[in-house]
Amino acid sequence: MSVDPDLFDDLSARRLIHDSTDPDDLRKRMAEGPVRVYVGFDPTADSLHVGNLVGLLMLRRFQDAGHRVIALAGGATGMVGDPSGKSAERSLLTDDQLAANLTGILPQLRQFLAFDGVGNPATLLDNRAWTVGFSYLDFLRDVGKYLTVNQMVAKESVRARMESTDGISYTEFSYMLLQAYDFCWLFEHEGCEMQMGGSDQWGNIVTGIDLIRKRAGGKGLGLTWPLLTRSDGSKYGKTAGGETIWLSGSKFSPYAFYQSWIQVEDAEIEKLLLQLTLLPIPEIQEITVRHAEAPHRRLAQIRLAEELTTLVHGPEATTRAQEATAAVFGGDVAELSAAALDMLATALPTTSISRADLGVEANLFPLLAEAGVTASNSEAHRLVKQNGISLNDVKVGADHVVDSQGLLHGRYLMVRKGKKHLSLIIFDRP
RNA sequence: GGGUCGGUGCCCGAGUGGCCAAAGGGAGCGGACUGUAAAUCCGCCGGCUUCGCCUACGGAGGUUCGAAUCCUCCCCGGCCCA
Repeated sequence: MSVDPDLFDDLSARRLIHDSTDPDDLRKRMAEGPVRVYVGFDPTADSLHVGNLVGLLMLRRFQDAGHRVIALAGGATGMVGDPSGKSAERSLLTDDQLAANLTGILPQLRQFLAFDGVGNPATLLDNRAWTVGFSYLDFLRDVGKYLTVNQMVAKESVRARMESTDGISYTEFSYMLLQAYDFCWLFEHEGCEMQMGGSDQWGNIVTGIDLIRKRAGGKGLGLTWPLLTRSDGSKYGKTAGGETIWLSGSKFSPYAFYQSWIQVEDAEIEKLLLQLTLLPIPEIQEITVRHAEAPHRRLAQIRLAEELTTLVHGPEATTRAQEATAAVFGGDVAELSAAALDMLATALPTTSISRADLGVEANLFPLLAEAGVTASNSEAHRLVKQNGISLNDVKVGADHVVDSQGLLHGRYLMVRKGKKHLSLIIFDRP
C-alpha cells in the first residue's frame, strides 16, 4: 500500500500542526509508508461535538492518504476524566451514563471512516478492553514505575490545576498515566506508532511516547493540532449563544448546524475551510478570493456550511437546511405555502400548541414562553418592549393578541426573535 | 486532626447591618448600522398576575425594627502545620 507523500505538507499548509515530534523525521516517516495512528475520543457526552470534528477529520485525512487509522473510544479513560484544558475538577460519570455515551459516539466514529472496501480499513477500539482487567497493583508496578511524578507535575495541564484553587484530584492526576498506557498498549499489540490529539493533549502524548521508550524500548510519534478557537481566542464548539454544537442531529438540528456555519465571521472562514473540510487547498483559496471580492454574498460561509452539513448529516439534510434558510431569510414568511411550513417544522424549533389556548385573547407573553422562544414570561415582556419579536414577520407590541386571523393557513405562527432566531408554533392540538 | 483564608447572580468579582435584586467587567439577548460579518453606539440582563409582590448572596438556625453583611452549628474547597 502506498501513501500520499504530501500529507504532512498538506496538514502543515492547513495549519493543522501545532506540535509534533521531530518534524523532519515525522515527515519522512509519513511519506515512506503506512503509519498506524490513533486518536482517542472520550465518551463525555452521548454525542461528539464540533470540537471533535478536527480529530475525526484528521483520521480521515490519514486514511485517505493511505495510512492505517485507529479510532479509540475512551470507555476506560472516560471513567476517570481528563484534566487537560479543564479549570476545575469534574464529577465522575456513572456507569449508565458512560454506557449510554458510548453507544452514542461509536456510530459517529464509524461514520467518518471507511471500515471495509479499502486496502487500509480503519479500526475501532475501546480502551476498556485492556484496562478493566488490569489490577491497581499491577498497574503501579508495570506502568507507574516508568514515569516520575516530577515530570507529570511539570505538565501544563497538571500545573495549571495545582495552582488553581480547585486543585486536582489524584484520580484526574492519574489520567495521564492511563492515556500513556493506551498508547503503549496499542504500540505493543496493534503496531500503532503514532498518536494525535488537540494541542491540550500534547503532554499526554509525550508521556505515552516516554512510556513506549522506557517500557517497550520503542519509538512513538506524536502530533497535535491547534484547538479550534474563534478569532478572539475563545474555544469553538459552541454557538454564539454558548450552546454546544453537537454532531447528533437529535441534539442539534441539521438546520441549526447549517446556520451556525452560515453565521461564521469573515475572519475565521479561511481557517475553518482549511481545517474542517476535505476540500483541496487550491479550491479553498479560490473560494476565499471570490469571497473577498463580494463578501456580502457570503459565498465562503455558504460553502463551509454546505460541506460540513453534508459531511455530518448527509446531502438530503443539507438540502433541507438550505430550503429552510431560503424560506426564512429569503422572502416573505407570510407567503409560504402550508407544505413549505410543514417542511420548516422539521427544521426549526417547533412547538405544537392547543387551539383552545388560542381562544379569543391568547396572551402573547405566556405563548412565547410556552413555545420556548423565551426562557420566561419576563423575558418575553422585555423582548417585546425592545421591539425584538415578530410574528409572521410583523413586529408586535405588548398589546398584541394572537387570534386565528393572525395565523398562516389557519394554524402556523412564525415567531422571529431578533433577526435570526426563528421558531414555529403550530396550533393543531384540539 | 489543628490553624487560616474562602464559598455572592451564567462566569469573574465588589460589597462587610438599612440607600442591595446586590458595584464593575465578561458572556448573552434586543435595537441602530450592515452582509444572517466585524467594529461601534444604545438598551436589557432572578421570577411573577410587571409601576407592586415573591425568591435570592454554600446549608440550617439565631440576634436585630432590619442581614449577603453579626453569632452558632453544619457542608464544601484552598493554603500552612501535624
